[in-house]
Amino acid sequence: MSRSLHVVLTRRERQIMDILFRRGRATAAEVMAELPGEPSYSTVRTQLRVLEEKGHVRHEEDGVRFVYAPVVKRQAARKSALRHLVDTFFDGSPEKAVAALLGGEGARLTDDQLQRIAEMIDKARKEGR
Amino acid sequence: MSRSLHVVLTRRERQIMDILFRRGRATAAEVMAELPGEPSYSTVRTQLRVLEEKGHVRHEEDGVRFVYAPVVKRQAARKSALRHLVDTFFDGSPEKAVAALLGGEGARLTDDQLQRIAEMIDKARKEGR
DNA sequence: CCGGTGGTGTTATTTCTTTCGCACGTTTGG
DNA sequence: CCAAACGTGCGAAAGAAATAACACCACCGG
Repeated sequence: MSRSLHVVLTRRERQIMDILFRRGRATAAEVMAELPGEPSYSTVRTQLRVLEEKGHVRHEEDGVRFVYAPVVKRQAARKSALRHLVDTFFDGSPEKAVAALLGGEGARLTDDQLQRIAEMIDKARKEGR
Repeated sequence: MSRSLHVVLTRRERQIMDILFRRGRATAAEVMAELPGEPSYSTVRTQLRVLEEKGHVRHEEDGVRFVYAPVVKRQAARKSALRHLVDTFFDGSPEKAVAALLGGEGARLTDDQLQRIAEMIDKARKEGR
């Protein structure tokens, strides 16, 4: 069954990582702007420092200021997240997850998008044999 | 854009909620068995009590013992989770999420499953017009 | 040159989690 | 009927997380 090696973060840490994954990279000020509860700048910087100590985040210096980014590649993180979500809510079945997405859980799909997805499936089926 | 009304839980709380969503319902002992770090029975019961106070969990009495279950329906929770995941990792595009699932992120799909998904898409496309 | 602005580094404090011990009630087997 | 086993109720100690204050440095603009 291999329960995932999912890294466990605190609430705030998860919120911050989500912001960084969504944006790719961000300054402390940008992160602060997206966090609920209007934390102080100081607070946010401390969190980022802790995340950096823990190895989840690194920073580059862009001129004088710091720009933070996740250490793990987005794709790796999302793969893990997807896996976890499928396990938790879809009985481990990606098929059910796809069904939910098609069914409008998460957002409506346009006709074009459906078209492209259909093509992806054709391709996957051909490769599969 | 409506940033999701996502409930923010602590680490342990999230772990427990995931177990409950995965299983539907569980006793304290069952939850305990699935938690990492071998917490004591007492500990787990306290967490469940706190989760209940916060309104995330309810319990029924099955004979003498308590059986816990999430208050929110699985479907509602998963919709929210899916949405959040799509926003964070797929630029808000369900199509990209589907692509990742088809591409094997999360688990391989069998030919049968692909077949059924193709049918779902046909159906969705017909309904869409 | 000098003070203000905008940034970082450090550290302290408060608050919330997380953990568990122990008392108490109830069922069950002998 | 008694005691062991099993479960809940309560409370409290130890630890982590979240928050913010303050010191300090570098770069403007006048």
